[in-house]
Amino acid sequence: MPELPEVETVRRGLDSYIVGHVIQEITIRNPHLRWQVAEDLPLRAQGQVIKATSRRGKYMIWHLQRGDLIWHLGMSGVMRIREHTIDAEKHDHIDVIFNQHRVRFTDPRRFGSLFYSDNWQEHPLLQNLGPEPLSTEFNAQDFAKALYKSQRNIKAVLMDSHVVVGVGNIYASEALFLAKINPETPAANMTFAQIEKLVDAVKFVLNKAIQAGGTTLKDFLQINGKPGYFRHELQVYAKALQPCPICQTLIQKIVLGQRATYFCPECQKI
DNA sequence: CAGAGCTCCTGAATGC
DNA sequence: TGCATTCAGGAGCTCT
Repeated sequence: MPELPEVETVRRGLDSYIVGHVIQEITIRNPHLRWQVAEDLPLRAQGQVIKATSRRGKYMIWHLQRGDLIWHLGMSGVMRIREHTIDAEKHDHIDVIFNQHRVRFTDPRRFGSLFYSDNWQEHPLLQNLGPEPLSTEFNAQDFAKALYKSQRNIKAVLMDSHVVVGVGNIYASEALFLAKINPETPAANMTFAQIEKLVDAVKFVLNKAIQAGGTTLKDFLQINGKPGYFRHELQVYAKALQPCPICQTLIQKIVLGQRATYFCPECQKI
């Protein structure tokens, strides 16, 4: 499930294949993604050079000469570099065709999306996003302000992209474990020391995951077709009834905000 | 306004 | 074996 580290992994992997290259053509086999892909998107992007790529939260942006392509991988989206001769398979919805190769977007669940925008910063979906977790904009002082006015539990706030972007279900559980904070703790009850630890834990776990090429539970693949290796470094996620790596107490699974949540009841007491 | 719940989708896992 | 049901989840949208 692509979260920030997975999107960043894909972006970095793509760069050497697409930056400086001209988009010859875009083939949309199935426009019915989370939002329907605009009919005129291929025409607007074709012939343009990709100047650079960037990322905002879980959105990946390809900066063209005149506008931007904005991608979201949803939860099962995968991008691969393919030779022109390789036939498209089921769920291969979009090809971005360059001279020597093509980028193929595959997304069985079709929660992904692709937009063309004259200016990515003005795209409606990118308005009102919280700070990047790996930037200094995400810090204990500012995070505390959001927490202290909230009635929700800490995990829900941590996963709220209006508060901080990019922290999905996997890394929320992992960061809370590292910071020894119970996911059900009311956000407003967090001590400042806990908030500082959590901010550090979020940065730590996201950086580690990027270094490992993301986390592959089921669908996610890097550009080169390899899985992400952070799965082997997960401490609690998807480890219900397995011993806590710190204290050997069995990891518990609960549902918070309709999301599976994993924690150690001993290390993460309220 | 804040927050809870719903919704899109398919494939894998589970149940009978 | 096979069909039906359940679950997973990013995040915008709707409703309270």
